[in-house]
Amino acid sequence: MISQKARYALRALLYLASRGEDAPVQISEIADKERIPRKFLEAILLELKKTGIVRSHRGRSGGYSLGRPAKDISFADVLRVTDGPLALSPCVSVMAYRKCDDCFEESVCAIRKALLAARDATAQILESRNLATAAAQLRRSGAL
Amino acid sequence: MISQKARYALRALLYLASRGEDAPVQISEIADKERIPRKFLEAILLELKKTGIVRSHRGRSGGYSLGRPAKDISFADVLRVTDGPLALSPCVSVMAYRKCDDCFEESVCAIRKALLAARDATAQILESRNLATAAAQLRRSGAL
DNA sequence: TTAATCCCTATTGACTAGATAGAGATTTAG
DNA sequence: CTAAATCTCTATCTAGTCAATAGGGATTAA
Repeated sequence: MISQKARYALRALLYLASRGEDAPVQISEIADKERIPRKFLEAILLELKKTGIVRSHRGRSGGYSLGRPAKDISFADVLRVTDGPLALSPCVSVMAYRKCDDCFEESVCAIRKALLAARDATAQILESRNLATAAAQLRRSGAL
Repeated sequence: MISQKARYALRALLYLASRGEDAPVQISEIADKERIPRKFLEAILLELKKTGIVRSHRGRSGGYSLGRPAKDISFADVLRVTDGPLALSPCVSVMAYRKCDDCFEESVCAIRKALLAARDATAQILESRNLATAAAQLRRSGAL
């Protein structure tokens, strides 16, 4: 299951993506419209900023905007920031590989083989879905 | 990431599957060979028993054996017991559907559409891998 | 220079993961 | 019959994480 943080992050980013390329948007506006606790959202956006997914503009009339084109921000990108690796086991993570603590012999592990296949399948999907495709779906559904 | 409990469960079940169909195996033997904390394993096997994945035999010379043929116990079956639904969101879980707490309108949710595709991909993999295929891999690798 | 914004650190409460302890119930070997 | 070996159950503990909140400090536009 993804965390609440991930949900909020995705909703906030979709809000930014749907609102077009104009001026930066304030935290409070996003929080209001998407019903996200303001202070929590602050922390989330800060993290997203560190990885370049959003950009911030400080001072009066500041706010947040996407750090790169919506089509270049995938669901996988976002989930990796909020929830860590997509993989079901450290030993099959591509972005954050680590040997399992109690692993006998990785090359022979039957559990690993299955989890590796699962990771590839999930990553394939989540890397192909991005903010642009998602925003387009919303527009098509008349949810905007 | 899967839990430690899931890891232990899979290892214990693979041990049972690899050991063939003979007499029940004692918790202590599994714990020793697989280096799993004995008491923890006890609790895990108890849960697996409630769902029919293993069967227990009480009393002296008792122990545990698989509850059905190894080929009918998938990785998905096991993970659902130890870690809950495979889905990344309750609203895309097939076995344990639940509306998201703060969902505006499910039919229009762009996040849901992506998570649904991810779930289907993961489930497809994890339901096709079972204890028999995994044990066969082990044998082939000479890990037995 | 003031007011609106983002930035940072700390803290809280609830919950869960992982592990352990100790006694109870059941069955079989002798 | 009885003793020993097993599974069964309930309770507990510690450390860590999740979600949220608080209260200022730094920055910049009007």
